[in-house]
Amino acid sequence: MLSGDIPPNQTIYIKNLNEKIKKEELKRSLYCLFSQYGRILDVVALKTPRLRGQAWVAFLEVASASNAVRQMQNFPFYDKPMRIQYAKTKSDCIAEAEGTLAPKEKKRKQEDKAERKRRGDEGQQYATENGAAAENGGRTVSISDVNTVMQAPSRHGNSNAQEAAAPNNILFIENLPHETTSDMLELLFKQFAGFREVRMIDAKPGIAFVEYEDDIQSSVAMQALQGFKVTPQNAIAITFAKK
DNA sequence: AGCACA
Repeated sequence: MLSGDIPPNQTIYIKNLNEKIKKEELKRSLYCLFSQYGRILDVVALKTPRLRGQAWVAFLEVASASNAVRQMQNFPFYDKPMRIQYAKTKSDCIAEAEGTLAPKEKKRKQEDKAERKRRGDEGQQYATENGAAAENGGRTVSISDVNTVMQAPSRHGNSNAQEAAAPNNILFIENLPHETTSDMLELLFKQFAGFREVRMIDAKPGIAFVEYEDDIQSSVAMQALQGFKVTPQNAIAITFAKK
């Protein structure tokens, strides 16, 4: 299979990421960009020598990951085409949710192994950690910082739907009250970086197009305003405009 | 190129 013979996984592994991007920004952008495919449980990115330029995005559902692998393959992200595969192993956040998270002893070994591979050898320096205090109870609840920093608004439904529009710098807005004006929408959407303009069509009330400078910025706005209630009965739905 | 959970 194209994904490199790795079986489907709720988590996708992304490489060839731009290493100049700061970790927090990277995670935030990945979250925004990928949340169109479904509920995201966690985004992991490390800047260690061995792991920079890579990230993991854990979805609630495998179907979301599958869509993401296909649709976002080679997507130019910070000027570099993303290379996406299924992750080789289950994310901790998922194992934990299933109640199957392995005790951490094993992980320490893996770390050691990686550590030794990187520089010559040794293994002594962990003596104290292995021995004592480090083993208490279990892991801390690992809802990562992305989830606390960014509250995903309740999704607009189709996490297991087949169709998922390709990213676009233009957003398609639906379910607007008919009396909405472009000035009103501008107020709402221009608070996000990269905003260019709102376009509405007289003959088609209830919808609008909002353009940003690039796909990433439009994704950020989409994520932030998804389901936003313009009125109590008008929660807007945002998708990428068709090309 | 590189598959972790700081």
